[in-house]
Amino acid sequence: MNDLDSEGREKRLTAVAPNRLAELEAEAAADDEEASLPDLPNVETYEEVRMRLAPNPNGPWHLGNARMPAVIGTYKDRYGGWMLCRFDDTDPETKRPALAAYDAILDAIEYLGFEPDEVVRASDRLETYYEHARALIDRGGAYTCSCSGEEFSALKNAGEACPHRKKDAERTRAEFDAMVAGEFSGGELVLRIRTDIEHPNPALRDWVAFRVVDTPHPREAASEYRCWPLLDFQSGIDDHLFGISHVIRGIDLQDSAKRQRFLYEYFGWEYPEVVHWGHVQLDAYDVELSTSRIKTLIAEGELDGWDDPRAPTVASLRRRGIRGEAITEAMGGLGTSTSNVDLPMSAIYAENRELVDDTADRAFLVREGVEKVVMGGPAAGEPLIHPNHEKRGVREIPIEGAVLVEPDDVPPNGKRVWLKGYGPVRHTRDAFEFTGEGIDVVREEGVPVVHWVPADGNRPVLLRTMEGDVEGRAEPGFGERDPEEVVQFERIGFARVDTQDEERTVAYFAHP
RNA sequence: GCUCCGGUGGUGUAGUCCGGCCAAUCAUAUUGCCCUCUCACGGCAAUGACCGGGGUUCGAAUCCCCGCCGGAGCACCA
Repeated sequence: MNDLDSEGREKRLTAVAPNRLAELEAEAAADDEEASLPDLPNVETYEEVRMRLAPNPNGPWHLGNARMPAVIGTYKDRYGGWMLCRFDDTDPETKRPALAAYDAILDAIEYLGFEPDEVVRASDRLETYYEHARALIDRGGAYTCSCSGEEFSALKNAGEACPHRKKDAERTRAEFDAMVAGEFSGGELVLRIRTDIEHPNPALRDWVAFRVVDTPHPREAASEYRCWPLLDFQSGIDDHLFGISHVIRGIDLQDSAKRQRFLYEYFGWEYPEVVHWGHVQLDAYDVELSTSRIKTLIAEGELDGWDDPRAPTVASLRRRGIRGEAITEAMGGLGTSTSNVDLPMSAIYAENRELVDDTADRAFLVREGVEKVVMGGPAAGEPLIHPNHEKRGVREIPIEGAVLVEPDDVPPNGKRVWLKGYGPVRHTRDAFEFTGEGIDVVREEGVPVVHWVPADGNRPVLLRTMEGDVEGRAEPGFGERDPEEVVQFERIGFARVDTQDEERTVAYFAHP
C-alpha cells in the first residue's frame, strides 16, 4: 500500500514539478554517500575485499556486538566484498558456547540486514589447527611448556626464557601429539609460540597457542577434543586460510595482530590490513554491555530474558519493533575510531523513526483513562489512519456514550478540548458536551487536540517499556492487528504489536 | 612497572597524511517559530567544539616538544 502511495506521489510530482523529483533523488544519493564509514585501507591492492565476523557464541548479542556486522556488512556492500561468519568457539570452559547462540547470532546478522557468504565454526576445524601447529613446531616456531602461569609470567616480565624454551622440535612434537591425544590434563602443558622473549612489549613474549581443557565442548561434534587453540593462533591461521584481506576488531585485540605477525613470519604469509575500534557505550541503559552480565541478570530474574525491553540487546530492540537497519545506520555513523564512543539511543531512534513513520498506522492508546460521558455529537469518530496519507482512509471508532481520555488531557471545567477525529467538546459538570464548532477552534482559538477511546468496547493493552509495564486502552479493533505490526500511538510513540490473546494486546514501546 | 592507542560542540562525525579556502562539516540533541485535528513527519532558525602550555611559521585543529586526561594489552578468555 505504501508503494502505491509513494508511486502516486511520484507521478504527481513528475507532472507538477519534474525538476523537483530529480532534485529529491540527487539529495537521496548524496545522503547515501556521506555520513558513513571511512574507506578501508589499501583496498586497491586486493583482488577482493574479504572480511570476517568472528563472534564468540557464548550468548545472544548485546548492542555492542551489533557493531561488528553493521560495520563489516556495510563495507561488504560498499566494496562488493565477501564476508565470513566464523564462530570462534574454542573455549569450552570459561566462555562456554551456548548452543542456542549460534542460530541466534545468525538471526541477528540477518535482522541487521546482512548475510554471510559462508559460515564456519572453529570447533569443526581443530584438525586444521593441529596440522599448522605441527608445521610450526617443525619450523622451530613453538615449544611445549609446563611452567605454571605464575612462574612463566614472572620470567616473562623479567625478559627471561623458561627452561622449556630450548626444547627441540622432536620433543615438542611428541609432547604436542600427546596433548592432542588427551594424555595431559588441564594446566599441565601448553604450546607456546617462540616469539622474542626480550621484546619491549611484554604482551608479545612467547604467548600460548594451545592448552588442554578438561571440560568437553558443548557441541557434540567437538566434544572429544581436549587440546584447544587460543584466539591468537586459531584466528591468525583462519584469517590466512580464508584469504581475509581486512580484519576489523576491537581495541582489546590491539596486540593480536602483533602477536600473530610472528606466526605469519614463520609461515611466510602476508598479514591482512587491520582496523581497530573502541568500545561502544549506550546511554539509556542501567545494564552494562556484557554477555555474562546480562546472562547473570536473567538468571537472577532481574531481566525477563534476552528480549526484555530493559535489556541492551539486539533481541530487545527487535521485539520493540526497531528495524535492524536503524541499528546498522547508527553504528555506521560511529565510524571506526579507536577511542571509546557513546552512542545515544536517540541516534537509533532517529534512524528508526525515519524508516517507520511513513508506514506505521496511527492508533489511540489511553493510559490511566478518565471516563467522561459525551453528550450530543456524532455516533463515531473518524481519525485518519495516517495523517500524511489521506487515501489510506480512516479508523471508524464508535462512541457508545462515553470516552476515556488521559488525566492530563481533561480540560478544566468550562473549557473545551478537541477529541481527535471526532470533534470539539466542552467539559461541563462531569461530562463532555459536544459543541459542534469547526476545526477553526483548534487553529484559531488554540483548543487542544487529544486522543481518546470509547469507554465501552475498547481494547486492553499492556505496553511494555524500558521504564516498566504500562496498562492502557486502545481503540476497538486494535485486537485485530497482526503481531509484528508497528503502529504509532498518537502523542505517545511507536510500538510493535507483540501478542494478541482473548483479553488483551501486548505491545512493546519503541520510542517517541 | 612495561608496551600500545587516542583526545574536535551534550553525542557521533568531517577536516589532521599534503599548514592558509576552517571564527571549523554533517547528523543527532536541545530550544524557539512555521506547518499540522499527534508532543510524529516536514520546514526555518538558534545553541554549542579544535585537552593545556610552549615552539616552528607571515599563518596551526592540522607540524614539533612537554604536560594533562582517557582507553587497551601484558590470561592455559574472546
